[in-house]
Amino acid sequence: MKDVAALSGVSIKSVSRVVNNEPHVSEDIESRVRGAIDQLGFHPDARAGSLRRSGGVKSEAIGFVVSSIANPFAAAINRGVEKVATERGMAVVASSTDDDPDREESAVYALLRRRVDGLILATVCNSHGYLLSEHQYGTPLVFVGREPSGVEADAVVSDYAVGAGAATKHLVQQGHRRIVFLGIGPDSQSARECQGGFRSAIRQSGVPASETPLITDLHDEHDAERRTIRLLTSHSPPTAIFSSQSVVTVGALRALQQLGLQHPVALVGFDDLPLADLTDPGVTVIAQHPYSIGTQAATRLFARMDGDNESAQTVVIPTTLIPRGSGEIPPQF
Amino acid sequence: MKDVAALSGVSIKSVSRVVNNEPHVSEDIESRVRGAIDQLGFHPDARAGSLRRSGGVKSEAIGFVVSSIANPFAAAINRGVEKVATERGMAVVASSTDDDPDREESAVYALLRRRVDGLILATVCNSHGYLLSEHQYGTPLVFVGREPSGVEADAVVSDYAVGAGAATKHLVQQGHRRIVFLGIGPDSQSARECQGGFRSAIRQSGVPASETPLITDLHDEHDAERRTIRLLTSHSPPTAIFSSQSVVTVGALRALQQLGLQHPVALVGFDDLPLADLTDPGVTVIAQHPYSIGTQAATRLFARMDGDNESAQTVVIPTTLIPRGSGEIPPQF
DNA sequence: GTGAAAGCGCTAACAT
DNA sequence: ATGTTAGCGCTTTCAC
Repeated sequence: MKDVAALSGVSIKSVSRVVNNEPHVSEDIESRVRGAIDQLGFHPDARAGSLRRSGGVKSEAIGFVVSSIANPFAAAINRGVEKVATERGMAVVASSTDDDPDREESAVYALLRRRVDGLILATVCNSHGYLLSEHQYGTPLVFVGREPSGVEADAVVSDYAVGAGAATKHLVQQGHRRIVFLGIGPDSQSARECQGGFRSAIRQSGVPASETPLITDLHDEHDAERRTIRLLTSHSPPTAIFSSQSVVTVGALRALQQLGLQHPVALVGFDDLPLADLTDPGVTVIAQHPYSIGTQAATRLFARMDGDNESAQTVVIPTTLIPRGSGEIPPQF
Repeated sequence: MKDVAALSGVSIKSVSRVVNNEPHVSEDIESRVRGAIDQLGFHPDARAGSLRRSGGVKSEAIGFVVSSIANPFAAAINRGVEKVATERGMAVVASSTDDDPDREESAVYALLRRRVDGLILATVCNSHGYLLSEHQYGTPLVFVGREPSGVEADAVVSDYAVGAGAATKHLVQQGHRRIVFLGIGPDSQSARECQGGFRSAIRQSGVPASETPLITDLHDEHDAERRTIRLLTSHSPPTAIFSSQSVVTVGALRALQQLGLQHPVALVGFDDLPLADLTDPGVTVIAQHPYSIGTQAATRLFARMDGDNESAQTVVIPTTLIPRGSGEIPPQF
């Protein structure tokens, strides 16, 4: 900037005025400065600007902490966040943690050192205590996919209970009674709410709970596959499956295909799957809307940054039932 | 930092030394400073540090410019980049452009204002001229998925030609002769190389070119579907399809399912698809390795940042043929 | 081993 | 309409 000032023969402050489109600049100076800027290939230093601008407390960037940025669901949230951030000229710095609490903490600290103006957290870790002081100190926080524990902050979540309920009622409507609930452990808010939605839909349908086992301790996709096979080959197999996570849905799909039972046994999964309409049959799902979750989370964050001091609120994004075939199979045995 | 110094009764410089783990600090001061840091919840300001540290030219961050961060392929690259960057304590700032050249340019300028130490570009836009001056000025550049035009810079790409050749030979080995090439337009480096790989494999196999039509101007998934249907219902339909982009593969899959021809007609797609093993039949693909592409691109970038002055080089990442069924179908008519 | 002073690139506040 | 000065939070340089 000093160089630009020297080249155009004006003060450094005039260059600053031109760069920031401030008023009270003569045409003459403006054009000379712009000429020098082009000639030198000058770009103003956003860090130095933000350092001075607000006592060093703003960086025009927000942080996004997530299990893995490569997860399509997380990537869609990221895109939503980015969209809203870009509209405000803000950058998004994303950090993957692989659900390792230590890495989550160090990622957050790294972002804090960069003085991000706010933090969006899409993690499953349980201890957010370390965030407390930062949050009180003024860094806005928005949680995504779960409500925070140990901190009072905004959250944006899918309507797990209603979604799981809709899936369950859908299966009951096809005539199913022996519906199994498949979920991954350990306990999390979304898992609990899915179970709650399932249970209350079952209760409302008058189906005895004894016919609807809940398996809530699955470990991963392979475990889901194994357990599904065991269930389907038992003496009283379910006629329908509700899977509450996409990993589990994929495992269940594999199990059904392996046993050749994909046509007689119904399946509805929570969370959409790519190419789910190209399998045979297509997979009926309760779709979440990760892009909306991202835009809403960012909107909430910016509201806080703009001084919203209301007490913490949770935005609930509705889900959508997408019938594709697997959920519309009537009971066969 | 001033506050920490005041609280612990030492100079601001001593705090700086402790924070940066510099030597020549007494145990006494170190512990007093660390106590004050904890008490105040102090985090050093990375921007201010980097501003002074190297004359303001380094930010400990790199930029990643991409069509859309929500694209699973791009997200996997991003993850690879992030992994290598995190190992060096660098942040990754990603920017989606939706393949709009204007947005690409403004995204790059926004990153330059943040003084990113380097740029990884995974875009399809053709004019990189605007990057020339920046690159000459010293900002390292690495292109991903394509080699640059108008700038001399490193690139990391998949082995399109060899991959397409492998797919083609695979189909020829099953006995196919009437193999159609399906590709998206407009022209791009990867598209051209895929075509080249296909053509030379056909030539080597002794199949007359007249039996292997090349369709290279598809517009999108729906267009691919429409054109595939037209091909398969023509008087001399292909017995096998090679699709050179995942969008096209999905369109072709839809067409095959719609016509009920997924079992008699063979299909190999370039680029892997999620859940491609759960369709019926599974989709045989030439898989790219986006995570490796990301790590290699970041490695190249850091090498340049560390002073590597060799002339621009292109890293070629091999592809992998994954047989899943659709590519192993022999010709039926 | 410790600290004071200068300055990174920029902008706020106050001249002129 | 333009320029000067001080200082954002930190590190560098150099003195003690």
